[in-house]
Amino acid sequence: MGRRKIEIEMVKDSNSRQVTFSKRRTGVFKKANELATLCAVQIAIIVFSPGGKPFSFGHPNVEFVAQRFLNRDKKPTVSIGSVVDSQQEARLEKLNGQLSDALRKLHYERKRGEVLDKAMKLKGSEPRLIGELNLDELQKLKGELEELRGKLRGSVTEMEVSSSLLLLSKKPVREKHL
Amino acid sequence: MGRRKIEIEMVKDSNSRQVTFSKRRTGVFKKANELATLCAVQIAIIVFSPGGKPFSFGHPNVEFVAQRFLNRDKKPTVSIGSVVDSQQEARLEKLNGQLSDALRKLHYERKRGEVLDKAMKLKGSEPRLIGELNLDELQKLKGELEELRGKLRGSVTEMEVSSSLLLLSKKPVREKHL
DNA sequence: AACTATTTATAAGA
DNA sequence: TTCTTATAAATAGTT
Repeated sequence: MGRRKIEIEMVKDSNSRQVTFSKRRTGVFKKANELATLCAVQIAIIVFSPGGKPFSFGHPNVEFVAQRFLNRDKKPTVSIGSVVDSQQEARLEKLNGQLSDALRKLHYERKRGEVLDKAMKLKGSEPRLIGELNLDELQKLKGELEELRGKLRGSVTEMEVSSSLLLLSKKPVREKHL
Repeated sequence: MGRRKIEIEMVKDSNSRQVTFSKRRTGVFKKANELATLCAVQIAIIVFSPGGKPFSFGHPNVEFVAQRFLNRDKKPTVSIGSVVDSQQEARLEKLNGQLSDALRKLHYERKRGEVLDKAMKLKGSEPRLIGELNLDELQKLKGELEELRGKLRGSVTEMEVSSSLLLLSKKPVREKHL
């Protein structure tokens, strides 16, 4: 795609090959990012340069996607191996679980930091006009949030609460003009 | 690249999103194949469709590249066990490293969150429950929810949004007095 | 799945 | 490496 059409075969000159690699790696990562954004999907790319240096792109991150992929069809292990084998297998699974959990929490904390940052910045600025919202809607919203807060105090898991909140965010706010 | 320019944000209609995913997944994989061929490099791509189905491309194959990447900085393992043992051992070490890394970052982010929390409290009044909010405060809360709803339509993943919402539900709301 | 009007990626060149 | 630009390739909307 450029001044001339080229054959898709190894670029012989090593300098040109490195240049081509840099340009096209950028292109592939950009396309991957667009795919992840447009379709709200998880994607991971790992590529080694001609010099052997690793480059990667991941949404939300390479490790998370790779774990999901590598563990996708893990069956209950019926082991014919040694005791050590199955012990290691168990440790592996446990670690995988811990890692996923830690990554999830890390994501949560980072987002939390972002929101706090934003809230901090808003402090000094002038009050925004946030849009027309009448009293009925406000009270309804308030009720929904209180309900969710109640669930938070109960035994509902974080995941369940998150799902509820996600649902709430998608629910259209009823418009009632004054 | 088509009849019209589009914004890179989540395609709202789920059918269109699936179509876009299929087209662009093909495109990304094709680009990856060209990169691997032109530059004689190893590359792996893992992507989950909107429906959660895994797709992958790898040169020479996904597992090989993933292993190379995940083990890229592992130490030589002195093993007295079988080949399987040492492979598992290697993964175990790698996972341990990743877990430590994730936990370290997690602690950092949590500390950061604490600091921001304190800064927030110094600036305003005491945190209150949502049930105690006044009209202005509710309006602000609505704005935040709508902002999050906007992100949902954008590139933020479901997990990120859920996290944000969970946080928001817990976050004390403060308002500038009019 | 195919068709194209457009947009985007990129091969050469600077 | 970064930028420019002519051209090839990808793709959004449509059929």
